[in-house]
Amino acid sequence: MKKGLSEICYKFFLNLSNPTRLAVLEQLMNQPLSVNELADTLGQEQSMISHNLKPLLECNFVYTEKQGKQRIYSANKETIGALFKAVENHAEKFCPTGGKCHLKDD
Amino acid sequence: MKKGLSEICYKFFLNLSNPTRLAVLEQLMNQPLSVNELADTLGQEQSMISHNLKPLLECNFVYTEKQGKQRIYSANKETIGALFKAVENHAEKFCPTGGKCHLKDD
DNA sequence: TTTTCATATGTATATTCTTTCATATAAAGT
DNA sequence: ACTTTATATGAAAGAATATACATATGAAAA
Repeated sequence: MKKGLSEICYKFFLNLSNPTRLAVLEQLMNQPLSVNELADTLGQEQSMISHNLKPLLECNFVYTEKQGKQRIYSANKETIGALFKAVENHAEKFCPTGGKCHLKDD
Repeated sequence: MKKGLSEICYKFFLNLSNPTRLAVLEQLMNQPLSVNELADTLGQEQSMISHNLKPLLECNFVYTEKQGKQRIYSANKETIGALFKAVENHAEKFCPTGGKCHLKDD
């Protein structure tokens, strides 16, 4: 890890620090989905999904592939899997609230 | 990974999505430091360091220990190490710009 | 070539974060 | 008790983000 990391790649984490994008990634870890499938599954507007897919794509957290009119998105399982595993491990061992990161329960 | 992750723990990543906090974590991965030592090393105001240490502490990304008047902070190496490793790996394999995450070079 | 379906983009607003400056607390020494 | 040093907290201004709605692009079918 060179010293520039903090300045250069904080956007890596910024990209992940959004409930919509995390929800998209969670879904795509299960299976590839089109934009509208994601929108339906998550109960969000299509434009919102598209807006949020863009940064994920730019950082190569997801891949996309044309299929007729549709665009099928899939997750970069290596990176996202490692990150989710790190979160899980941290939640288990270090989150006093059992993984809820001091947010109010709901 | 339960399905609630995206809603509940996006703050995990939010916490990391800031250059100051990442710089603090980088320093603390090398050795424990006091608030003023961090401020000096990073060339930032003490109050800014304190403000940014707070969320890191709340998520147990760092630990603290009183030592006289000082407060010595150290990193949760298990979690932060795993995350930095994931970033490094991603940068090497998936960042077209060689780890610069499509930010302008400088 | 028109229509339809799927996705992307533009823009404005509301919200959230970051930072700075000022001040408060807290601990140790005098 | 008072002073000094170390750290934390409060508040306000500015910057960055998220979201919603409208619209544009693009691809296939009719």
